[in-house]
Amino acid sequence: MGSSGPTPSNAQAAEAFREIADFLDVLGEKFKPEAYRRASRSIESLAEGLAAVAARDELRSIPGVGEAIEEKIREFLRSGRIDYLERLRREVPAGLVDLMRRPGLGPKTARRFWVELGIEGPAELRAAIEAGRLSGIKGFGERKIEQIRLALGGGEPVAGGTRLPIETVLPLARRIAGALRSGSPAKDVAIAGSFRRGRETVGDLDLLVTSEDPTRVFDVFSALPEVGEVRMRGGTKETVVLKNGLQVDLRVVEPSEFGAALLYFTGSKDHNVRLRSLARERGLKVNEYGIFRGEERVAGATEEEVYGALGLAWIPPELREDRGEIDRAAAGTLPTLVEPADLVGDLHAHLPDGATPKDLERLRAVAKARGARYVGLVVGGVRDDGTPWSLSKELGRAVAGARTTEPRIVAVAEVGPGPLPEPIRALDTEYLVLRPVGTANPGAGLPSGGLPTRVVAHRGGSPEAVRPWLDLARAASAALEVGPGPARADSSLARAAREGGVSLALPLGLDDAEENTTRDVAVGFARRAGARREDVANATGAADPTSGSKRSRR
DNA sequence: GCCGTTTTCGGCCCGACTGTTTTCAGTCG
Repeated sequence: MGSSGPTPSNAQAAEAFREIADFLDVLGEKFKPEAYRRASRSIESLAEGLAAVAARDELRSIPGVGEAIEEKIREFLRSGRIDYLERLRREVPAGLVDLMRRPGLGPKTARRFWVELGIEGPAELRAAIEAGRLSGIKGFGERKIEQIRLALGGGEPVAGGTRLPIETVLPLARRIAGALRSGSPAKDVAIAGSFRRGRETVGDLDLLVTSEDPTRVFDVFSALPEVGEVRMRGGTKETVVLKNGLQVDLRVVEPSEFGAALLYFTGSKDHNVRLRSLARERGLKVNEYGIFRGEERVAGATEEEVYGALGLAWIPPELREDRGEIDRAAAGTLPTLVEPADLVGDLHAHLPDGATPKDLERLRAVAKARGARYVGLVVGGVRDDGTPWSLSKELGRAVAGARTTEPRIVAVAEVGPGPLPEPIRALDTEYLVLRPVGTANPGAGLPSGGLPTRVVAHRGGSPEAVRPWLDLARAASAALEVGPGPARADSSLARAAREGGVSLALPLGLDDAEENTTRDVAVGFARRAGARREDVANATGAADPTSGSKRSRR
Protein backbone atom coordinates (compact mmCIF):
# COMPACT_ATOMS: atom_id res chain seq x y z
CA MET A 1 0.00 0.00 0.00
CA GLY A 2 2.81 2.42 -0.73
CA SER A 3 1.80 5.92 -1.68
CA SER A 4 3.97 5.75 -4.77
CA GLY A 5 5.38 3.01 -6.94
CA PRO A 6 4.36 1.18 -10.11
CA THR A 7 0.94 1.91 -11.57
CA PRO A 8 -1.56 -0.52 -10.03
CA SER A 9 -2.94 -3.19 -12.35
CA ASN A 10 -6.55 -3.55 -13.43
CA ALA A 11 -6.79 -6.70 -11.34
CA GLN A 12 -5.75 -4.76 -8.24
CA ALA A 13 -8.28 -2.03 -8.93
CA ALA A 14 -11.02 -4.61 -9.53
CA GLU A 15 -10.12 -6.29 -6.25
CA ALA A 16 -10.25 -2.97 -4.38
CA PHE A 17 -13.77 -2.24 -5.62
CA ARG A 18 -14.89 -5.79 -4.83
CA GLU A 19 -13.59 -5.26 -1.31
CA ILE A 20 -15.53 -2.01 -1.00
CA ALA A 21 -18.67 -3.85 -2.13
CA ASP A 22 -18.18 -6.54 0.52
CA PHE A 23 -17.80 -3.98 3.30
CA LEU A 24 -20.86 -2.06 2.12
CA ASP A 25 -22.79 -5.34 2.14
CA VAL A 26 -22.00 -5.84 5.80
CA LEU A 27 -23.01 -2.24 6.49
CA GLY A 28 -26.42 -3.06 5.07
CA GLU A 29 -26.22 -0.82 1.99
CA LYS A 30 -28.84 -1.82 -0.53
CA PHE A 31 -27.66 -0.86 -4.01
CA LYS A 32 -24.14 0.42 -3.66
CA PRO A 33 -22.52 -3.02 -3.35
CA GLU A 34 -23.93 -4.10 -6.71
CA ALA A 35 -22.80 -0.82 -8.25
CA TYR A 36 -19.21 -1.37 -7.07
CA ARG A 37 -19.31 -5.03 -8.17
CA ARG A 38 -20.51 -4.07 -11.62
CA ALA A 39 -17.64 -1.60 -11.97
CA SER A 40 -15.25 -4.25 -10.64
CA ARG A 41 -16.39 -6.80 -13.26
CA SER A 42 -16.05 -4.25 -16.05
CA ILE A 43 -12.55 -3.28 -15.00
CA GLU A 44 -11.51 -6.91 -14.77
CA SER A 45 -12.54 -7.69 -18.33
CA LEU A 46 -10.99 -4.53 -19.74
CA ALA A 47 -8.60 -5.21 -22.61
CA GLU A 48 -6.19 -2.43 -21.74
CA GLY A 49 -4.70 -0.81 -18.68
CA LEU A 50 -6.83 1.62 -16.66
CA ALA A 51 -4.03 4.17 -16.86
CA ALA A 52 -4.37 4.27 -20.64
CA VAL A 53 -8.14 4.75 -20.41
CA ALA A 54 -7.66 7.47 -17.81
CA ALA A 55 -5.09 9.20 -20.00
CA ARG A 56 -7.70 9.44 -22.76
CA ASP A 57 -10.21 10.66 -20.17
CA GLU A 58 -12.60 7.82 -21.04
CA LEU A 59 -13.05 6.16 -17.65
CA ARG A 60 -16.73 7.06 -17.68
CA SER A 61 -17.26 4.97 -20.80
CA ILE A 62 -16.55 1.84 -18.75
CA PRO A 63 -19.94 0.26 -17.90
CA GLY A 64 -20.79 0.91 -14.26
CA VAL A 65 -18.23 3.67 -13.79
CA GLY A 66 -19.75 7.04 -12.93
CA GLU A 67 -18.55 10.19 -11.26
CA ALA A 68 -17.70 8.70 -7.84
CA ILE A 69 -15.97 5.56 -9.08
CA GLU A 70 -14.06 7.49 -11.75
CA GLU A 71 -12.64 9.70 -9.00
CA LYS A 72 -11.68 6.62 -6.96
CA ILE A 73 -9.95 5.03 -9.96
CA ARG A 74 -7.93 8.20 -10.47
CA GLU A 75 -7.02 8.23 -6.79
CA PHE A 76 -5.96 4.58 -7.00
CA LEU A 77 -3.82 5.17 -10.12
CA ARG A 78 -2.25 8.21 -8.51
CA SER A 79 -1.52 6.89 -5.03
CA GLY A 80 -2.11 3.12 -5.05
CA ARG A 81 -4.80 3.49 -2.43
CA ILE A 82 -8.43 4.54 -2.04
CA ASP A 83 -9.14 6.58 1.05
CA TYR A 84 -12.77 5.42 1.16
CA LEU A 85 -11.62 1.76 1.25
CA GLU A 86 -9.09 2.53 3.99
CA ARG A 87 -11.85 4.06 6.08
CA LEU A 88 -14.10 1.02 5.55
CA ARG A 89 -11.23 -1.26 6.56
CA ARG A 90 -10.90 0.63 9.81
CA GLU A 91 -14.64 0.71 10.40
CA VAL A 92 -15.67 -2.86 9.55
CA PRO A 93 -13.92 -6.00 10.87
CA ALA A 94 -12.59 -8.09 7.97
CA GLY A 95 -13.82 -11.25 9.73
CA LEU A 96 -17.40 -10.23 8.95
CA VAL A 97 -16.73 -10.37 5.22
CA ASP A 98 -15.31 -13.87 5.74
CA LEU A 99 -18.48 -14.87 7.61
CA MET A 100 -20.71 -13.39 4.93
CA ARG A 101 -19.10 -15.53 2.23
CA ARG A 102 -19.79 -18.85 3.93
CA PRO A 103 -22.66 -20.92 2.55
CA GLY A 104 -26.00 -20.16 4.17
CA LEU A 105 -24.70 -16.95 5.69
CA GLY A 106 -25.10 -13.58 4.07
CA PRO A 107 -24.61 -9.91 4.81
CA LYS A 108 -27.74 -9.64 6.94
CA THR A 109 -26.76 -12.47 9.24
CA ALA A 110 -23.14 -11.34 9.53
CA ARG A 111 -24.34 -7.86 10.42
CA ARG A 112 -26.72 -9.20 13.08
CA PHE A 113 -23.90 -11.17 14.72
CA TRP A 114 -21.83 -8.01 14.78
CA VAL A 115 -24.50 -5.63 16.05
CA GLU A 116 -26.34 -7.93 18.44
CA LEU A 117 -23.53 -10.13 19.72
CA GLY A 118 -20.41 -8.13 19.07
CA ILE A 119 -19.01 -10.98 16.96
CA GLU A 120 -16.26 -9.91 14.53
CA GLY A 121 -15.21 -13.15 12.83
CA PRO A 122 -15.43 -16.94 12.48
CA ALA A 123 -13.46 -17.76 15.63
CA GLU A 124 -15.68 -15.61 17.81
CA LEU A 125 -18.82 -17.02 16.21
CA ARG A 126 -17.60 -20.55 16.84
CA ALA A 127 -16.97 -19.69 20.50
CA ALA A 128 -20.42 -18.07 20.78
CA ILE A 129 -22.07 -21.22 19.42
CA GLU A 130 -20.15 -23.44 21.85
CA ALA A 131 -21.16 -21.15 24.70
CA GLY A 132 -24.80 -21.44 23.64
CA ARG A 133 -25.12 -17.72 23.03
CA LEU A 134 -27.09 -18.24 19.81
CA SER A 135 -29.80 -20.40 21.30
CA GLY A 136 -33.02 -18.52 21.90
CA ILE A 137 -32.13 -15.62 19.61
CA LYS A 138 -34.93 -14.90 17.16
CA GLY A 139 -34.39 -16.60 13.81
CA PHE A 140 -31.81 -19.12 15.00
CA GLY A 141 -33.31 -22.55 15.54
CA GLU A 142 -31.43 -25.75 16.14
CA ARG A 143 -31.07 -26.60 12.43
CA LYS A 144 -29.85 -23.14 11.51
CA ILE A 145 -27.21 -23.25 14.24
CA GLU A 146 -26.07 -26.67 13.05
CA GLN A 147 -25.88 -25.33 9.47
CA ILE A 148 -23.72 -22.43 10.68
CA ARG A 149 -21.49 -24.76 12.66
CA LEU A 150 -20.93 -26.73 9.46
CA ALA A 151 -20.23 -23.59 7.44
CA LEU A 152 -17.60 -22.53 9.97
CA GLY A 153 -15.98 -25.95 9.49
CA GLY A 154 -12.42 -25.76 8.30
CA GLY A 155 -11.55 -22.23 9.33
CA GLU A 156 -10.84 -20.97 5.84
CA PRO A 157 -13.76 -19.81 3.72
CA VAL A 158 -14.92 -22.77 1.64
CA ALA A 159 -14.04 -23.02 -2.02
CA GLY A 160 -15.71 -19.66 -2.64
CA GLY A 161 -15.31 -18.59 -6.23
CA THR A 162 -12.83 -21.20 -7.39
CA ARG A 163 -13.43 -21.36 -11.11
CA LEU A 164 -12.02 -23.97 -13.49
CA PRO A 165 -10.58 -23.19 -16.93
CA ILE A 166 -13.20 -23.83 -19.60
CA GLU A 167 -10.85 -26.18 -21.48
CA THR A 168 -10.89 -28.43 -18.40
CA VAL A 169 -14.65 -28.32 -18.08
CA LEU A 170 -15.59 -28.69 -21.74
CA PRO A 171 -14.92 -32.44 -22.24
CA LEU A 172 -16.56 -33.18 -18.91
CA ALA A 173 -19.63 -31.12 -19.71
CA ARG A 174 -20.05 -32.74 -23.11
CA ARG A 175 -19.73 -36.22 -21.61
CA ILE A 176 -22.42 -35.48 -19.03
CA ALA A 177 -24.78 -33.92 -21.55
CA GLY A 178 -24.21 -36.89 -23.89
CA ALA A 179 -24.90 -39.39 -21.13
CA LEU A 180 -28.20 -37.67 -20.34
CA ARG A 181 -29.19 -37.58 -24.00
CA SER A 182 -28.50 -41.24 -24.65
CA GLY A 183 -29.11 -42.83 -21.25
CA SER A 184 -32.03 -40.96 -19.71
CA PRO A 185 -35.53 -39.84 -20.70
CA ALA A 186 -34.25 -36.27 -21.16
CA LYS A 187 -35.27 -34.74 -24.49
CA ASP A 188 -33.75 -31.32 -25.05
CA VAL A 189 -30.42 -31.12 -23.23
CA ALA A 190 -28.50 -27.87 -23.02
CA ILE A 191 -25.62 -26.49 -20.99
CA ALA A 192 -26.32 -22.90 -19.98
CA GLY A 193 -24.38 -20.51 -17.75
CA SER A 194 -20.98 -18.96 -18.36
CA PHE A 195 -19.98 -22.22 -20.07
CA ARG A 196 -22.41 -21.45 -22.88
CA ARG A 197 -21.16 -17.88 -23.04
CA GLY A 198 -17.68 -19.30 -23.67
CA ARG A 199 -16.12 -17.61 -20.68
CA GLU A 200 -12.46 -18.33 -19.89
CA THR A 201 -13.38 -19.92 -16.57
CA VAL A 202 -16.44 -21.72 -15.29
CA GLY A 203 -17.65 -21.61 -11.68
CA ASP A 204 -20.39 -24.22 -12.01
CA LEU A 205 -22.38 -25.97 -14.72
CA ASP A 206 -26.07 -25.31 -15.38
CA LEU A 207 -27.75 -28.15 -17.24
CA LEU A 208 -31.23 -27.73 -18.60
CA VAL A 209 -33.43 -30.55 -19.92
CA THR A 210 -37.03 -31.26 -20.82
CA SER A 211 -38.48 -34.59 -19.77
CA GLU A 212 -41.71 -36.34 -18.82
CA ASP A 213 -39.85 -38.25 -16.14
CA PRO A 214 -37.61 -35.97 -14.04
CA THR A 215 -37.03 -38.64 -11.40
CA ARG A 216 -35.47 -41.03 -13.93
CA VAL A 217 -33.30 -38.21 -15.29
CA PHE A 218 -32.11 -37.39 -11.76
CA ASP A 219 -31.41 -41.07 -11.07
CA VAL A 220 -29.27 -41.42 -14.19
CA PHE A 221 -27.55 -38.09 -13.48
CA SER A 222 -26.72 -39.01 -9.86
CA ALA A 223 -25.24 -42.34 -10.95
CA LEU A 224 -22.80 -40.89 -13.51
CA PRO A 225 -19.19 -41.87 -12.77
CA GLU A 226 -18.13 -38.20 -12.65
CA VAL A 227 -20.54 -37.40 -9.82
CA GLY A 228 -19.16 -37.23 -6.29
CA GLU A 229 -22.07 -36.34 -4.03
CA VAL A 230 -25.69 -35.27 -4.38
CA ARG A 231 -26.26 -31.98 -2.58
CA MET A 232 -30.01 -31.61 -3.01
CA ARG A 233 -32.87 -32.95 -5.06
CA GLY A 234 -36.26 -31.27 -5.43
CA GLY A 235 -39.10 -31.82 -7.88
CA THR A 236 -37.49 -29.94 -10.75
CA LYS A 237 -33.90 -29.39 -9.68
CA GLU A 238 -30.96 -31.47 -8.55
CA THR A 239 -27.55 -30.21 -7.43
CA VAL A 240 -24.47 -32.44 -7.37
CA VAL A 241 -20.78 -31.91 -6.82
CA LEU A 242 -18.46 -33.72 -9.24
CA LYS A 243 -15.41 -35.60 -8.06
CA ASN A 244 -13.23 -32.72 -9.25
CA GLY A 245 -15.20 -30.30 -7.05
CA LEU A 246 -17.29 -28.66 -9.78
CA GLN A 247 -20.91 -28.03 -8.82
CA VAL A 248 -23.51 -29.02 -11.42
CA ASP A 249 -27.15 -27.94 -11.31
CA LEU A 250 -29.64 -29.93 -13.38
CA ARG A 251 -33.07 -28.45 -14.02
CA VAL A 252 -36.05 -30.06 -15.69
CA VAL A 253 -38.37 -27.59 -17.39
CA GLU A 254 -41.52 -27.70 -19.55
CA PRO A 255 -40.92 -27.66 -23.31
CA SER A 256 -43.01 -24.48 -23.54
CA GLU A 257 -40.58 -22.82 -21.09
CA PHE A 258 -37.31 -24.21 -22.45
CA GLY A 259 -36.23 -21.10 -24.37
CA ALA A 260 -37.02 -18.74 -21.52
CA ALA A 261 -35.19 -20.97 -19.04
CA LEU A 262 -32.18 -21.33 -21.37
CA LEU A 263 -32.05 -17.57 -21.79
CA TYR A 264 -32.42 -16.96 -18.07
CA PHE A 265 -29.79 -19.47 -16.96
CA THR A 266 -27.33 -18.53 -19.70
CA GLY A 267 -27.14 -14.96 -18.41
CA SER A 268 -25.09 -12.98 -18.00
CA LYS A 269 -26.68 -11.36 -15.02
CA ASP A 270 -26.12 -7.91 -16.50
CA HIS A 271 -27.64 -9.04 -19.80
CA ASN A 272 -30.73 -10.40 -18.02
CA VAL A 273 -31.18 -7.24 -15.98
CA ARG A 274 -31.07 -5.23 -19.18
CA LEU A 275 -33.62 -7.46 -20.90
CA ARG A 276 -35.97 -7.15 -17.94
CA SER A 277 -35.94 -3.40 -17.89
CA LEU A 278 -36.46 -3.40 -21.66
CA ALA A 279 -39.46 -5.69 -21.13
CA ARG A 280 -40.86 -3.45 -18.42
CA GLU A 281 -40.68 -0.47 -20.75
CA ARG A 282 -42.90 -2.38 -23.12
CA GLY A 283 -45.40 -3.55 -20.53
CA LEU A 284 -43.97 -7.07 -20.53
CA LYS A 285 -42.41 -9.25 -17.88
CA VAL A 286 -39.61 -11.77 -18.41
CA ASN A 287 -38.78 -14.63 -16.08
CA GLU A 288 -37.41 -18.14 -16.48
CA TYR A 289 -40.88 -19.41 -17.47
CA GLY A 290 -41.51 -17.12 -20.36
CA ILE A 291 -42.39 -13.62 -21.34
CA PHE A 292 -45.75 -12.32 -20.19
CA ARG A 293 -48.22 -9.54 -20.86
CA GLY A 294 -50.22 -9.58 -17.65
CA GLU A 295 -51.17 -13.22 -17.14
CA GLU A 296 -50.80 -14.16 -20.77
CA ARG A 297 -47.64 -15.90 -21.90
CA VAL A 298 -46.41 -14.37 -25.16
CA ALA A 299 -43.32 -16.51 -25.68
CA GLY A 300 -41.09 -19.07 -24.01
CA ALA A 301 -40.42 -22.22 -26.03
CA THR A 302 -37.35 -20.90 -27.84
CA GLU A 303 -34.84 -18.12 -27.28
CA GLU A 304 -35.62 -16.68 -30.72
CA GLU A 305 -39.24 -16.32 -29.63
CA VAL A 306 -38.35 -14.54 -26.39
CA TYR A 307 -35.91 -12.12 -28.03
CA GLY A 308 -38.44 -11.64 -30.82
CA ALA A 309 -41.17 -10.66 -28.38
CA LEU A 310 -38.86 -7.89 -27.18
CA GLY A 311 -38.23 -6.73 -30.72
CA LEU A 312 -34.70 -8.13 -30.72
CA ALA A 313 -32.78 -10.45 -32.99
CA TRP A 314 -31.45 -13.62 -31.32
CA ILE A 315 -28.19 -12.77 -29.58
CA PRO A 316 -25.31 -15.29 -29.60
CA PRO A 317 -24.57 -16.37 -26.00
CA GLU A 318 -20.95 -15.22 -26.28
CA LEU A 319 -22.11 -11.63 -26.69
CA ARG A 320 -24.53 -11.56 -23.76
CA GLU A 321 -22.48 -9.40 -21.41
CA ASP A 322 -24.34 -6.09 -21.61
CA ARG A 323 -21.70 -4.45 -23.77
CA GLY A 324 -24.13 -2.92 -26.20
CA GLU A 325 -25.31 -6.17 -27.79
CA ILE A 326 -28.96 -5.42 -26.93
CA ASP A 327 -28.90 -2.13 -28.80
CA ARG A 328 -27.27 -3.85 -31.76
CA ALA A 329 -29.88 -6.63 -31.67
CA ALA A 330 -32.61 -3.97 -31.72
CA ALA A 331 -30.97 -2.21 -34.65
CA GLY A 332 -30.29 -5.48 -36.50
CA THR A 333 -26.56 -4.82 -36.60
CA LEU A 334 -25.24 -7.84 -34.67
CA PRO A 335 -22.16 -9.35 -36.35
CA THR A 336 -22.28 -12.82 -37.88
CA LEU A 337 -19.73 -14.53 -35.65
CA VAL A 338 -17.09 -17.00 -36.80
CA GLU A 339 -17.96 -20.70 -36.40
CA PRO A 340 -15.83 -23.84 -36.14
CA ALA A 341 -16.86 -24.86 -39.67
CA ASP A 342 -15.36 -21.63 -41.05
CA LEU A 343 -11.84 -22.75 -40.17
CA VAL A 344 -10.02 -24.18 -43.16
CA GLY A 345 -6.49 -24.55 -41.85
CA ASP A 346 -4.16 -24.36 -38.89
CA LEU A 347 -1.38 -21.78 -38.88
CA HIS A 348 0.57 -23.10 -35.91
CA ALA A 349 0.87 -26.85 -35.26
CA HIS A 350 3.56 -28.96 -33.60
CA LEU A 351 4.62 -32.60 -33.75
CA PRO A 352 5.54 -34.30 -30.46
CA ASP A 353 9.24 -34.76 -29.58
CA GLY A 354 10.73 -37.77 -31.31
CA ALA A 355 7.98 -37.82 -33.93
CA THR A 356 8.32 -39.98 -37.06
CA PRO A 357 6.86 -39.63 -40.57
CA LYS A 358 4.04 -41.83 -39.31
CA ASP A 359 3.12 -39.14 -36.79
CA LEU A 360 3.11 -36.60 -39.57
CA GLU A 361 0.63 -38.72 -41.52
CA ARG A 362 -1.50 -39.07 -38.40
CA LEU A 363 -1.48 -35.29 -37.99
CA ARG A 364 -2.58 -34.88 -41.60
CA ALA A 365 -5.36 -37.42 -41.12
CA VAL A 366 -6.71 -35.53 -38.12
CA ALA A 367 -6.37 -32.23 -39.97
CA LYS A 368 -8.29 -33.66 -42.91
CA ALA A 369 -11.03 -34.96 -40.62
CA ARG A 370 -11.39 -31.46 -39.21
CA GLY A 371 -11.75 -29.85 -42.58
CA ALA A 372 -8.24 -28.41 -42.87
CA ARG A 373 -6.78 -27.74 -46.30
CA TYR A 374 -3.42 -26.72 -44.89
CA VAL A 375 -1.36 -26.99 -41.71
CA GLY A 376 1.45 -24.63 -40.76
CA LEU A 377 3.83 -27.05 -39.04
CA VAL A 378 6.73 -25.88 -36.94
CA VAL A 379 9.85 -27.54 -38.35
CA GLY A 380 12.36 -25.61 -36.30
CA GLY A 381 12.89 -22.70 -34.01
CA VAL A 382 14.55 -21.42 -30.88
CA ARG A 383 14.33 -23.16 -27.52
CA ASP A 384 13.68 -21.36 -24.26
CA ASP A 385 17.41 -21.47 -23.50
CA GLY A 386 18.06 -19.65 -26.77
CA THR A 387 19.53 -22.56 -28.78
CA PRO A 388 18.15 -23.39 -32.23
CA TRP A 389 16.51 -26.73 -33.10
CA SER A 390 14.99 -28.37 -36.18
CA LEU A 391 13.21 -31.57 -37.18
CA SER A 392 15.24 -34.63 -38.16
CA LYS A 393 16.36 -34.94 -41.80
CA GLU A 394 13.92 -37.80 -42.32
CA LEU A 395 10.98 -35.83 -40.98
CA GLY A 396 12.07 -32.74 -42.87
CA ARG A 397 11.91 -34.75 -46.11
CA ALA A 398 8.46 -36.05 -45.18
CA VAL A 399 7.28 -32.47 -44.59
CA ALA A 400 8.71 -31.38 -47.93
CA GLY A 401 6.89 -34.27 -49.58
CA ALA A 402 3.57 -33.20 -48.11
CA ARG A 403 3.53 -29.72 -49.61
CA THR A 404 1.26 -30.28 -52.53
CA THR A 405 -1.55 -32.67 -51.57
CA GLU A 406 -4.29 -31.59 -49.18
CA PRO A 407 -4.09 -31.08 -46.34
CA ARG A 408 -0.88 -29.37 -47.41
CA ILE A 409 1.91 -29.03 -44.90
CA VAL A 410 3.52 -25.59 -44.69
CA ALA A 411 6.93 -25.43 -43.00
CA VAL A 412 7.08 -22.82 -40.26
CA ALA A 413 9.78 -21.55 -37.87
CA GLU A 414 8.92 -20.51 -34.34
CA VAL A 415 11.11 -17.71 -33.05
CA GLY A 416 11.36 -14.85 -30.59
CA PRO A 417 11.67 -11.15 -31.40
CA GLY A 418 14.93 -9.80 -32.77
CA PRO A 419 17.40 -11.12 -35.37
CA LEU A 420 16.79 -14.59 -36.80
CA PRO A 421 19.56 -17.07 -35.86
CA GLU A 422 21.51 -18.32 -38.91
CA PRO A 423 20.45 -22.02 -38.60
CA ILE A 424 16.81 -20.92 -38.62
CA ARG A 425 17.36 -18.73 -41.67
CA ALA A 426 18.76 -21.77 -43.42
CA LEU A 427 15.56 -23.77 -42.84
CA ASP A 428 13.28 -23.88 -45.84
CA THR A 429 10.25 -22.26 -44.19
CA GLU A 430 7.37 -20.14 -45.48
CA TYR A 431 6.63 -17.89 -42.52
CA LEU A 432 7.37 -17.27 -38.85
CA VAL A 433 5.45 -17.78 -35.65
CA LEU A 434 6.53 -15.21 -33.08
CA ARG A 435 6.67 -16.35 -29.47
CA PRO A 436 8.52 -15.25 -26.34
CA VAL A 437 11.44 -17.68 -26.68
CA GLY A 438 15.00 -17.36 -25.49
CA THR A 439 15.95 -14.13 -23.79
CA ALA A 440 14.33 -11.96 -26.44
CA ASN A 441 11.67 -9.52 -25.31
CA PRO A 442 9.12 -7.63 -27.36
CA GLY A 443 11.34 -4.57 -27.20
CA ALA A 444 13.72 -6.35 -29.58
CA GLY A 445 11.14 -5.84 -32.30
CA LEU A 446 10.00 -8.04 -35.16
CA PRO A 447 12.15 -10.98 -36.22
CA SER A 448 14.40 -9.81 -39.00
CA GLY A 449 15.40 -12.12 -41.80
CA GLY A 450 13.17 -11.70 -44.82
CA LEU A 451 10.33 -13.98 -43.85
CA PRO A 452 6.85 -12.71 -43.00
CA THR A 453 5.59 -13.13 -39.47
CA ARG A 454 2.09 -14.55 -39.72
CA VAL A 455 1.23 -15.50 -36.15
CA VAL A 456 1.98 -13.93 -32.78
CA ALA A 457 1.43 -16.21 -29.85
CA HIS A 458 1.66 -14.70 -26.42
CA ARG A 459 -0.74 -13.91 -23.65
CA GLY A 460 1.51 -13.01 -20.78
CA GLY A 461 -1.18 -12.34 -18.21
CA SER A 462 -2.13 -8.72 -17.68
CA PRO A 463 -3.41 -6.56 -20.51
CA GLU A 464 -0.63 -4.11 -19.72
CA ALA A 465 2.13 -6.72 -20.25
CA VAL A 466 0.66 -8.00 -23.45
CA ARG A 467 0.25 -4.72 -25.31
CA PRO A 468 3.78 -4.79 -26.82
CA TRP A 469 3.05 -8.18 -28.38
CA LEU A 470 -0.15 -6.88 -29.84
CA ASP A 471 1.76 -3.92 -31.25
CA LEU A 472 4.27 -6.31 -32.84
CA ALA A 473 1.39 -8.24 -34.41
CA ARG A 474 -0.01 -5.03 -35.87
CA ALA A 475 3.38 -3.94 -37.19
CA ALA A 476 3.87 -7.31 -38.89
CA SER A 477 0.27 -7.63 -40.15
CA ALA A 478 0.38 -10.91 -38.27
CA ALA A 479 -2.54 -12.67 -36.62
CA LEU A 480 -2.79 -12.99 -32.86
CA GLU A 481 -3.23 -16.55 -31.67
CA VAL A 482 -6.36 -16.93 -29.57
CA GLY A 483 -7.36 -19.86 -27.40
CA PRO A 484 -6.83 -21.73 -24.14
CA GLY A 485 -3.47 -21.98 -22.43
CA PRO A 486 -0.81 -19.52 -21.32
CA ALA A 487 0.64 -18.87 -24.76
CA ARG A 488 -2.59 -17.76 -26.40
CA ALA A 489 -4.77 -14.69 -26.08
CA ASP A 490 -8.03 -14.73 -24.14
CA SER A 491 -11.19 -13.04 -25.33
CA SER A 492 -10.51 -9.57 -23.96
CA LEU A 493 -7.12 -9.43 -25.64
CA ALA A 494 -8.74 -10.84 -28.77
CA ARG A 495 -11.22 -7.97 -28.65
CA ALA A 496 -8.41 -5.47 -28.28
CA ALA A 497 -6.75 -7.08 -31.32
CA ARG A 498 -9.88 -7.01 -33.41
CA GLU A 499 -10.65 -3.42 -32.53
CA GLY A 500 -7.06 -2.53 -33.41
CA GLY A 501 -7.37 -4.16 -36.82
CA VAL A 502 -5.29 -7.23 -35.97
CA SER A 503 -6.71 -10.52 -37.26
CA LEU A 504 -6.96 -13.67 -35.16
CA ALA A 505 -5.45 -17.15 -35.58
CA LEU A 506 -7.55 -19.98 -34.17
CA PRO A 507 -5.93 -23.36 -33.45
CA LEU A 508 -7.61 -26.53 -34.68
CA GLY A 509 -6.18 -28.43 -31.72
CA LEU A 510 -4.74 -31.18 -33.90
CA ASP A 511 -3.07 -32.84 -30.92
CA ASP A 512 -6.31 -32.88 -28.90
CA ALA A 513 -8.22 -36.04 -28.15
CA GLU A 514 -11.44 -36.34 -30.15
CA GLU A 515 -13.47 -33.60 -28.47
CA ASN A 516 -12.06 -30.62 -30.37
CA THR A 517 -11.56 -28.91 -27.04
CA THR A 518 -8.88 -26.44 -28.09
CA ARG A 519 -10.61 -25.48 -31.32
CA ASP A 520 -14.02 -24.96 -29.76
CA VAL A 521 -12.70 -23.00 -26.80
CA ALA A 522 -10.68 -20.82 -29.16
CA VAL A 523 -13.68 -20.19 -31.39
CA GLY A 524 -15.66 -19.28 -28.27
CA PHE A 525 -13.04 -16.71 -27.24
CA ALA A 526 -13.04 -15.24 -30.73
CA ARG A 527 -16.84 -15.04 -30.71
CA ARG A 528 -16.75 -13.32 -27.32
CA ALA A 529 -14.45 -10.80 -28.97
CA GLY A 530 -17.09 -10.25 -31.65
CA ALA A 531 -14.95 -11.83 -34.38
CA ARG A 532 -16.51 -12.56 -37.75
CA ARG A 533 -15.16 -15.01 -40.29
CA GLU A 534 -13.30 -12.23 -42.05
CA ASP A 535 -11.46 -11.34 -38.82
CA VAL A 536 -9.84 -14.79 -38.68
CA ALA A 537 -6.66 -15.44 -40.65
CA ASN A 538 -7.23 -19.20 -41.01
CA ALA A 539 -10.92 -19.05 -41.88
CA THR A 540 -12.39 -19.51 -45.31
CA GLY A 541 -11.85 -16.46 -47.47
CA ALA A 542 -8.54 -15.52 -45.89
CA ALA A 543 -5.31 -15.81 -47.85
CA ASP A 544 -4.05 -19.39 -48.06
CA PRO A 545 -0.46 -19.43 -46.75
CA THR A 546 0.48 -22.10 -49.27
CA SER A 547 -0.36 -19.86 -52.19
CA GLY A 548 1.67 -16.90 -50.99
CA SER A 549 4.51 -15.18 -52.78
CA LYS A 550 7.33 -16.47 -50.59
CA ARG A 551 7.87 -19.56 -52.76
CA SER A 552 9.43 -17.32 -55.39
CA ARG A 553 11.92 -16.04 -52.84
CA ARG A 554 14.16 -19.05 -53.39
C1' DG B 1 -23.46 4.49 -6.85
C1' DC B 2 -25.22 4.21 -11.60
C1' DC B 3 -28.32 5.42 -15.08
C1' DG B 4 -31.90 7.53 -18.52
C1' DT B 5 -37.36 6.72 -25.60
C1' DT B 6 -39.41 6.85 -17.19
C1' DT B 7 -32.67 11.94 -17.98
C1' DT B 8 -31.19 15.24 -12.81
C1' DC B 9 -34.97 11.74 -9.50
C1' DG B 10 -36.32 7.37 -8.35
C1' DG B 11 -35.79 3.26 -9.76
C1' DC B 12 -32.41 -0.76 -9.44
C1' DC B 13 -34.69 -8.96 -11.82
C1' DC B 14 -37.20 -12.18 -9.61
C1' DG B 15 -38.54 -16.74 -8.12
C1' DA B 16 -37.20 -21.15 -5.40
C1' DC B 17 -35.81 -22.81 -1.38
C1' DT B 18 -34.84 -23.04 3.61
C1' DG B 19 -35.78 -22.52 8.19
C1' DT B 20 -38.31 -20.28 10.87
C1' DT B 21 -42.08 -18.58 10.82
C1' DT B 22 -48.39 -17.70 12.40
C1' DT B 23 -47.13 -14.32 7.35
C1' DC B 24 -41.79 -13.87 6.53
C1' DA B 25 -36.64 -12.85 6.07
C1' DG B 26 -32.50 -14.23 4.23
C1' DT B 27 -29.85 -16.61 0.82
C1' DC B 28 -29.01 -18.22 -3.66
C1' DG B 29 -28.64 -18.28 -8.51
